Amino acid sequence: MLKGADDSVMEQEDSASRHGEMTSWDINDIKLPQHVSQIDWFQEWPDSYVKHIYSSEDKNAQRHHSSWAMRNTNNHNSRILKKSCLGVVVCGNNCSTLDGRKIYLRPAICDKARQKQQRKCCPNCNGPLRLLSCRGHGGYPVTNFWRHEGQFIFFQSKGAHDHPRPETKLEAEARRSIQKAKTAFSPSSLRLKRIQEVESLAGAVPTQEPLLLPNRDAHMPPAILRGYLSKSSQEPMLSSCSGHLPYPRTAGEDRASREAPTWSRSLTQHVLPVAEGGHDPFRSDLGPLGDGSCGTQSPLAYGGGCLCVPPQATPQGRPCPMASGAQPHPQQGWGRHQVCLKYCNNDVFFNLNPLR
DNA sequence: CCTTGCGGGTGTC
DNA sequence: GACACCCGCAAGG
Repeated sequence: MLKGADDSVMEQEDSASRHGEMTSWDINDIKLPQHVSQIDWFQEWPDSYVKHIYSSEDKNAQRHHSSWAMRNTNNHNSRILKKSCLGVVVCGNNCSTLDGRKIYLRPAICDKARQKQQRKCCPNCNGPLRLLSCRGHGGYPVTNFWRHEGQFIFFQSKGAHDHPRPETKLEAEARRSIQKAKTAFSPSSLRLKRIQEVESLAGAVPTQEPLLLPNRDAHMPPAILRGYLSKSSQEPMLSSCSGHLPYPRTAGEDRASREAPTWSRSLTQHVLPVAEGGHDPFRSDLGPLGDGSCGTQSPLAYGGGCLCVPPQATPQGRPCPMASGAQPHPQQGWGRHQVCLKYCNNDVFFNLNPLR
């Protein structure tokens, strides 16, 4: 199936590869190369028909990470893990942010969570969300295969993503967390709590009215985000930052990055000015809260607008403090990589924190 | 609550 | 048989 397409892309791959072992194998081969002269640095956005050999020490490879939203697919082969792409969640209104960026949310991996996600509204315009399915592999989703063999982890991708990049896991998680924190500690909810307390004392039944209060003076208690910051910054994450690092062996691999603006740059450019302009970064421009499920999105609107909009990255995006000078090596790169990610994460959340 | 991995099962080609 | 996909379960964060 799709052998023709495979073959044509394989030619590109061959020309791009500097090492024979990179393309002389297939993930389904009974025996995979045992002598690998050079292993690859982890690829966060693998695209097209590429193969990589990672070190079995590579934490990202161990976890079968990808910044594409990949879900597990049962191929009834316990030796080869197969994953298929879920595409990207876009705004049904095709809205753009003020600076012209589109909404590209990360589809939830879990089916139920994804259905729930699609019932929510665009964080930018409150319009309906739409799942843009991946059909980059002969009309089917792009598939990724992982196979652990000795000291190596073999990776093979089949198909070229025919959709924009979703936000990364880090971005999606940050957005969710900020939304939760915002929802829990917005003046509206605090006010609701107070009103409920007062009314319960008075024997009255609380109404939904507090939910309709404008969110203009929304204010994030420092502890909330700082707590999240400290927690997040301690985790080695698969941040978009990692995609900016200079990998030793990534020739011709990152097709999608060509069309991609730098999200990290846009994070600083879009979040910082807002935060520093004396406005509340979490202020909702979308009107009052409380209009059902969409209303609960409103606290997210600002963070979502900032976080979800610039998911695409160029390898030359704003470098991490470590990335500009560091040349991570596959065998020892994770540690240094992790340090960089810590900086990046701090950077990301630092910029998100209105009260720093 | 969500992600991730596993595996049984079904339908199509 | 290969492949895509549905479902539920379990572990873990």
